[in-house]
Amino acid sequence: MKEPVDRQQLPSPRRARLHREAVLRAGVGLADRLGLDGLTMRVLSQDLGVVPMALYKHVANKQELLEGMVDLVWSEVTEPDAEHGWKQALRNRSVSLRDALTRHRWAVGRMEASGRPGPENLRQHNAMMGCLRESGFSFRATVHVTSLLDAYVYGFVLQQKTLSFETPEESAAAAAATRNAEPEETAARYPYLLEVVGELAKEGYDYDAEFAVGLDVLLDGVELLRGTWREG
Amino acid sequence: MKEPVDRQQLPSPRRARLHREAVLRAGVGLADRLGLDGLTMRVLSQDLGVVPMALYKHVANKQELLEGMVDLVWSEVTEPDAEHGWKQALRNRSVSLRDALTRHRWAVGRMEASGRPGPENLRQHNAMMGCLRESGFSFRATVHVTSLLDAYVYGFVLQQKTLSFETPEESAAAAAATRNAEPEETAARYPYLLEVVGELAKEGYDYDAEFAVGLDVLLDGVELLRGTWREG
DNA sequence: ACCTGAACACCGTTCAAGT
DNA sequence: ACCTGAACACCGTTCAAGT
Repeated sequence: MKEPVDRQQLPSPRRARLHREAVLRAGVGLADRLGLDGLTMRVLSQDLGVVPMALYKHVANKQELLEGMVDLVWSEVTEPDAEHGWKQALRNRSVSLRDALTRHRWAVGRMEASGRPGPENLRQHNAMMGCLRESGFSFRATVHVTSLLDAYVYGFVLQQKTLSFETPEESAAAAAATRNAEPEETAARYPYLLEVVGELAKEGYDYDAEFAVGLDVLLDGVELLRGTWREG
Repeated sequence: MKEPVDRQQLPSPRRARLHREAVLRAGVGLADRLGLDGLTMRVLSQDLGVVPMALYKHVANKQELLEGMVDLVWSEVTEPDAEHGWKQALRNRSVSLRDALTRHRWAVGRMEASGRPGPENLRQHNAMMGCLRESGFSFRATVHVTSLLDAYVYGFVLQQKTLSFETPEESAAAAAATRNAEPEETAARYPYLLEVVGELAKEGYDYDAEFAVGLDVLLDGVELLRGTWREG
């Protein structure tokens, strides 16, 4: 028997009405899969089964789209919970931030693009500063610590792509190629680098462990100077 | 009297022959002035007084152009000099790296783009690891410290654009706008953030000083754990 | 209120041709 | 060896029009 399905919506397909959140989520998904360069307004619209211009009802332009996507990443970061002490709270939140930025590798490079942080970004930093203030840190120390931890996480994620310790020969080969020199010449030019890289290739390199070690150095440093900052 | 000037080069203007270095330098200059989005192959070629396609004799494509530009930024960073002790050497090199990335704000966001570091990048990190190894750091500790310091500098430069403590009202206003809420509502939503930002607006915020404070926390932390790492 | 279609100015890059 | 000119497929975004 014939069903009277989607009669009155024949010209437009049976698809949920678009809204801003759906556009942003689709953008994040595509950027995860294709990288930022692969994410164009046209590709995004196609992914949503819509004509390119339809997007402009929900985001002002591509820049605003990217800002919204970045804030969606911020929404995945858990707020610090001072219940288990400031140190553990900051550790958890830093790990959570790194996880989010690792899931969405395109995001860290775009953090700088806009001057105005989104609401989720603000919510996150409000919680961060609340945690520190409630734990007895001074105004200035609160900013110092927030700045320090964010910088470390951003930078570490950035490095995960830059330095490729996993494939040291590749780095050496690439270096040789750019200078059109033989590999032996490269080895002579960067002796310390190749020695360290070679040693690590044997021992293995674990980004998670590296991140944790650096983070603990930071938190210990913060603890040491906490007293000093409280006076100032 | 008529001079026999540039007779045989009439069709092509009296301009120095193009070479790769000149292309990269022009690219850096334009990116500094116009931002990365403003730097197109066509704009760059026009800046050099040449047709767009002429660039492709000197750089393979735009990606390779950007990689070359990033490596040019690395060439501005001074190598650590272990003569005054590893701590001072690392401090100086970190300040130098931050200065370079601050002069060329577009660079930090592009550090991640390519998997293969350029020769100047390799030279820098070779010197970095040489300084640490010669100062008695273990292989693993050398990587820890390098990773930690680079991450901090990258992240700090990124933050210089992200958080705008200079204009706290602007942030609040923007946040209110995105949620189409009144400013009072924003104040209620981010009480800690606004309190801290307000306090800092009064006291003043100096990025150079902030950077130095965080850097010292890091270096002190490294010094503390140096012994531990030497054993492992 | 939301979506469409055609168009505009621009982009990176190719190819074949010039000198 | 180096530069040019015309062309291709694509981009973000506008405008006026549809429902």
